[in-house]
Amino acid sequence: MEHSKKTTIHDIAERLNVTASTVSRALNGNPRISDNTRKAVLKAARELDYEPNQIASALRSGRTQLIGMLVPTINRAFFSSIIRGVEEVANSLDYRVIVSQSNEIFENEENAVKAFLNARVDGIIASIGKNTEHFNHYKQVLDRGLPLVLFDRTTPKLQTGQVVIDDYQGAYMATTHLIEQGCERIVHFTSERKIDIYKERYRGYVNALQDHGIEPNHSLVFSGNLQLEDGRKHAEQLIQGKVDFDAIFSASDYAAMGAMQVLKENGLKVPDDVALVGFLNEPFTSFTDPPLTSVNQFPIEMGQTAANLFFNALNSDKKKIIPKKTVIQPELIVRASSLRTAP
Amino acid sequence: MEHSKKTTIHDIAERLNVTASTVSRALNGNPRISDNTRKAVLKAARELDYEPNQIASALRSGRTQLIGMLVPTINRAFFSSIIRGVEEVANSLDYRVIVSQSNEIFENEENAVKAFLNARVDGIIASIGKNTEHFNHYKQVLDRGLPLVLFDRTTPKLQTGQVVIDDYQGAYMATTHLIEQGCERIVHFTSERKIDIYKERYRGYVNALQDHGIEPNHSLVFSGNLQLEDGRKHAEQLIQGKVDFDAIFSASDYAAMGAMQVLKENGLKVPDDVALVGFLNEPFTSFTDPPLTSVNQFPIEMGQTAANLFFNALNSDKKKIIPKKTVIQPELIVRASSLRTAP
DNA sequence: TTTACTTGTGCAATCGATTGCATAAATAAT
DNA sequence: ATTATTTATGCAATCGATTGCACAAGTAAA
Repeated sequence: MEHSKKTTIHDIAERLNVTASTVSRALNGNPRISDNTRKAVLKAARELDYEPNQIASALRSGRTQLIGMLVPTINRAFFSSIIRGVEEVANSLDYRVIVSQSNEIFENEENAVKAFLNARVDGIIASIGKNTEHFNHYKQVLDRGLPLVLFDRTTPKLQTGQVVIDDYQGAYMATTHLIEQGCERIVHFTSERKIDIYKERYRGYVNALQDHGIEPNHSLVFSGNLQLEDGRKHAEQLIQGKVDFDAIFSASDYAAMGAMQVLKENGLKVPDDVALVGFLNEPFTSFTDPPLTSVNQFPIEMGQTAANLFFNALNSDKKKIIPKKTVIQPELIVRASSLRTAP
Repeated sequence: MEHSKKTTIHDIAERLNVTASTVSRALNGNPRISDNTRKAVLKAARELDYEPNQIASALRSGRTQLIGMLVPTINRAFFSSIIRGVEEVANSLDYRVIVSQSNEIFENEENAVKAFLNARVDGIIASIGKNTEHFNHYKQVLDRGLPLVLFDRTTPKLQTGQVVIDDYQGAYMATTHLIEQGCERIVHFTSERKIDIYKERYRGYVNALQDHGIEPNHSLVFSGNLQLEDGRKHAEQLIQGKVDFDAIFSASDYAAMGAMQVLKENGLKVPDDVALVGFLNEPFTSFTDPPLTSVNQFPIEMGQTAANLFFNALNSDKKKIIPKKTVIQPELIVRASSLRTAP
């Protein structure tokens, strides 16, 4: 079978003895078209199996119905869930999402943004890379008048919409929970990197201690990369150094997991000897033994929020995003790793 | 600052006193353009900060440099890893990937494919939904002469490129491994659904048993949805029914996990009393206690393979995919849940 | 020197839809 | 009955790049 040529508005126009303008207006619900004509157009469109060519429409109208979405890593639960949230909102509004990943490499990030602009996306939703220090590529987006929304990893250097979770609050809740479980010497795993989110978590940890009359102890804070191995190392140091501690609040589930392994290997009971709380609520946290208490960041909701912010900006007159920061409240998910039966 | 109008090939043409055709040809490396002109064009393009408008190019040339990618669920490790694989290959060739999810709902799947076609993607890479039984939407893709590649969930009803893993082989390896660990009464968790992949895994299980002189036992096979809860239920039945068994090979990591929980709750030791093997190598499998042996499907490689198949088809004369099925060999990742120290 | 290619550009149509402006017909206002 | 307004549609330019065909100038072959 030959590939039958796609029908265009001209085919419809010809059949009805009207012009393409009329057909276009009828299809787009322009009120200046009579009811009769509109019905006839819609009927013909159906009969001829008409499907609009979005490329042609985009060229003329300047709207592609495409959103460029940039994440550091696609296949990490947190980010893929955010993509999911964005995708749901976007698709319901007949927008499509182009996904690219930077792999935390600055050059990739620049290229992806440039590619998005060449593809003439209607705007961009992005999480900036760990190593990103200049923001010219993002400024270009704003200079073109395109909506830009940043999530999770944001920067005050760009005047644009941002969505983050309240890391401070999450850490505060986690630490308070441990205190309420009777813990008094609470270790904290944090990151060496100077990213806001870890500073905020540290701040939440410190403040929660102080608010409950516990003096923060510098020797209980461990800084590393927050991977599984880092957690193991920290835990080994704690044990070998015979440090007196009864809980760990880790800014990452992976590091918490590493610590859990080492603790168990050394015959320490979780949570009775050491209570454990992680951060991010990775999918694996409910499958560890004991299941790991963690802080849920609501990534799907975060994606939805980012998308809503995006569409608000898109539909506003100025097409300029109000540089508002939306802060999502996290939730402490208490599991067995921090639940002491008897105080 | 005003949004400076984007420069077009006409601006370059004007500055150099040539026509837009010449500029277009120069930029596209057409050999009929003299070296001098080409250099002048490239220089002017750089100076004027020219960026091609892909929409205009797409309208005229019919090539959008976009791939539509359809998955059941974006935020599942297996699928997001496949997306990652596709994205890497696509981006390196200056293609972008539009991602949509069907959530296993047939209507969503149809709509997504239709949206892809309206966006005039150059082709589609998809995994079909569990409940999909008609394939007209995919046939339309083929009728238009667009490349279509299916991965993981495929169908023989479509004459097109497919990428799957060798489920039979994965199951055969898993079962053989258990037998080699000294297990003789091996339970199998499978799915009620009539999807090929589960039938293949079942077949691999049965054949491995037979090849080692063990008679398959119908009462050791449990059928369900393969979720965590199903695994728990099956394990409870096994224990309450006082069934004699010494291993479980589950067609899903989640069900294996559920079983592990119940076994431990009932004082049974993994792997000594019951050895355990899952399937899919979910990220959590290395974090369970004991870590869960599983079958790696190489999802990133699967995505890369799908993308390569796609581009082969795209670049072939006929633009018709050779309806070839690429089968990826899985790998058994042995962890503690199935490793018996003494036979 | 004449004829035949080759090389490098230009012309103008085209991809398919959108949209500002003009206009004919129908209706309302005076 | 005349003028003003509304309604419905057409005209033609436009978005920006691509491409088949034409053609002038230069080079090679006869």
